[in-house]
Amino acid sequence: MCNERSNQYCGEMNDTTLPAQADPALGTRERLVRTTSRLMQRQGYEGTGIKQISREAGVALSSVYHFFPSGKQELAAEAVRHADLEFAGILREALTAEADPAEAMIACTRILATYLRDSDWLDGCPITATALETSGRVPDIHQAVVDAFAHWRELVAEKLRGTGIAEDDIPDLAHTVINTLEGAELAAQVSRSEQPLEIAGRHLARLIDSYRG
Amino acid sequence: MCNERSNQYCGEMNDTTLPAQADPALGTRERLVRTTSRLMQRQGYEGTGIKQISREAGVALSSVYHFFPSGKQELAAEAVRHADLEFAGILREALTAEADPAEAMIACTRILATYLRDSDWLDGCPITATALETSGRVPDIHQAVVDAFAHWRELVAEKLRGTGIAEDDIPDLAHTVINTLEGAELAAQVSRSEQPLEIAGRHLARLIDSYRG
DNA sequence: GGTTCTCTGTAACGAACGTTCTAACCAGAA
DNA sequence: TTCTGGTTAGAACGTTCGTTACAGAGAACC
Repeated sequence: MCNERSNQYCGEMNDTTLPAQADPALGTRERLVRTTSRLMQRQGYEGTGIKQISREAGVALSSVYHFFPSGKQELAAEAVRHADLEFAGILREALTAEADPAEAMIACTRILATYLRDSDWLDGCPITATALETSGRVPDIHQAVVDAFAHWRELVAEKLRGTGIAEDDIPDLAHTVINTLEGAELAAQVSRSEQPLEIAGRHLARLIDSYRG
Repeated sequence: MCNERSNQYCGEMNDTTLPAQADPALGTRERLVRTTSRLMQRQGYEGTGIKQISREAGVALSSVYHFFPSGKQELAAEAVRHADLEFAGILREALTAEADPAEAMIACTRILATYLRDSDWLDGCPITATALETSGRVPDIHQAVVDAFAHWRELVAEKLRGTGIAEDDIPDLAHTVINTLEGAELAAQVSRSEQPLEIAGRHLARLIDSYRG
């Protein structure tokens, strides 16, 4: 594979330096989950190998199958659940930064843009790539993805409650907020620019304001 | 790989029946590109193998390297360009279905929802999975993805011109329209429901109307 | 000291990966 | 007919894939 024809590909594809190198103070199992989550964020499910995970986590290959007896799918599903919680933390922090819900949208897009830029436009949504590759084909992972999206929508819905928006409009707005953030983050990653996220923040703020009584 | 532990995975992962089986009337090269595009739409770049492509296209493996001497990356980049044009056709058709730009948004989401449902929620945006896996790592494919997104945004921008929206607002609106469609399609695919797209249509229509003078 | 249980180091399995090579095939032109 | 150019069939290359097996390290408990 790594011959003269595909050298640039191999050279760039696997020599990724993880932003947070696996912390040896963490438990072995936890280190595996975090490393898997970070690798799948960048390379997707099919692009991330078990051996690469064990290598970068500093964990023996046999240990992977000790902690996750049914193999890659089980580890990947756990990694998606970890990413769910981690991203929820970022989202919650951004949403509470501003009291006004419309202002909070702009804070969200700013935080996501900062994470993206700081990772040289590599760390977008941690589960999108995995979600697409496994959608409808690997039930355990698919379910973890469904749960994560529902979780994030609920965080947005909570923020919108009690701000003058009719209760009936809130679930739909939460849907569009998460989906637009998702799409804008993808566009920002591909275009290596904060612009799509900045635009999305402004438009989401305007949309939310238009629903306030 | 296909042992008792991962049987469900293998069973569902590669026995996909393509919606449009490779048309033998097409040229060999064209058949390769279309098959690659369809497979990468569902399985992503890393999840799609050259041998699977040649098998499903009914083309000799050696022919792949005859038509695409630099291998998988070249074929994948061409497949992204093909998907660009194909999706642009769908988008153009949807946008011209309604004269009013806000109504056209709803027509767009309806058409995308129909395509999704008819493929049992497997055929979402044809390039998103590939875009994420290769973003910033495989320059040729990355460029094709950037071009495709720009192309689709321009189609939306054209639709918005001359409808009472200030020229300065149009590029930003086109960004958010494409990005929201992208995110909503992902959500619809994962949740196996038209609801996210239906909601996105309504909210995009409202957003656009709010910009009309 | 022994016993038990958890975890790891090492090696190997068959299969699939992307790629390369060469001998043939088969049209149309000479 | 022979030649030629584009296309293919088939086998093989070395590497990586996910997974399995097993012996041994290491601490904890009796």
